[in-house]
Amino acid sequence: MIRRKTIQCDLVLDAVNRLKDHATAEEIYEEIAKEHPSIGRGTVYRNLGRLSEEGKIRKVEVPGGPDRYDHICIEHYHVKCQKCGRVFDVDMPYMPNLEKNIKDGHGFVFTGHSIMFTGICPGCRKKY
Amino acid sequence: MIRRKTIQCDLVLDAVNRLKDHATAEEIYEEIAKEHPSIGRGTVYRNLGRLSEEGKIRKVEVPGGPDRYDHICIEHYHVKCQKCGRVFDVDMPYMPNLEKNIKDGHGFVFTGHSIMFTGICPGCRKKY
DNA sequence: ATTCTTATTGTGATATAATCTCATTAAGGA
DNA sequence: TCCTTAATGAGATTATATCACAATAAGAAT
Repeated sequence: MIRRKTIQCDLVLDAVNRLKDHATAEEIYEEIAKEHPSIGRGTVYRNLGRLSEEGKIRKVEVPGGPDRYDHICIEHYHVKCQKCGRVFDVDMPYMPNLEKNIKDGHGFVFTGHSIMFTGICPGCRKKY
Repeated sequence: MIRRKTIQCDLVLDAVNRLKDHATAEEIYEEIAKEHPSIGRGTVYRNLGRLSEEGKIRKVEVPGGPDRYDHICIEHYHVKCQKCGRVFDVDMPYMPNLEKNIKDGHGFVFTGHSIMFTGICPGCRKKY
């Protein structure tokens, strides 16, 4: 199945790159809809999925929150602010061999890991 | 606000302890409903929340899946099977000082972390 | 440039997880 | 036994995400 180039797909990619800090699908939809109100939510979701598969953006699944989309595609870790729910990058080297520390896999085949730190972001720290 | 003892709350705690392996709220509801069909889903959710707050069970937020509830309350790590979505314990020491490896917190106050490994469980490995 | 095929879109329905509302029930103190 | 009010059960509602399908449009063929 040949993948066609569409302006909607470009708009989604542009929005992720522009919004940078781990926008949700809804935020991306609203960003695009400001200029192109006729775009559909389904189209945004679909293209976010496709762009993630193609490796042009990176889906960040957040425990206890909606998925977010990152313009940085190399593996890295994130912090989630427990007050506002926003997600930020963490300045910590990626540990590709973390799975090696597992003593007994009990027959599991390990394929990767994700780390989500929790904390309070500078903005929320002031408020509360 | 005084917390009252109810049979429903006991049923939820018992079900989590009985089901052990990180059941979802729905699974816990169904387990209880087998014997007590009149229990409401809302009640199960409410008591799961309260028991987590009280530290009697532990809520495990799973990226890309429903929350799960663990009868083991000490901090530890989990693997999620990418085929069946089930969650298992991982035999790896907890790293209480992982946050210390963060070079620059950018004003963040870190309060903890969770690690979710991904992989394929023994059961699914056979099937696929 | 025109036609044709079909991938993609926009709309709206549906699924899933979780929370909320509220009248009713029942826990537990008086 | 009565009284107060926390907790329940039923059902509505919210949030996130996916799906179905007729209409549109990308891009190859003519």
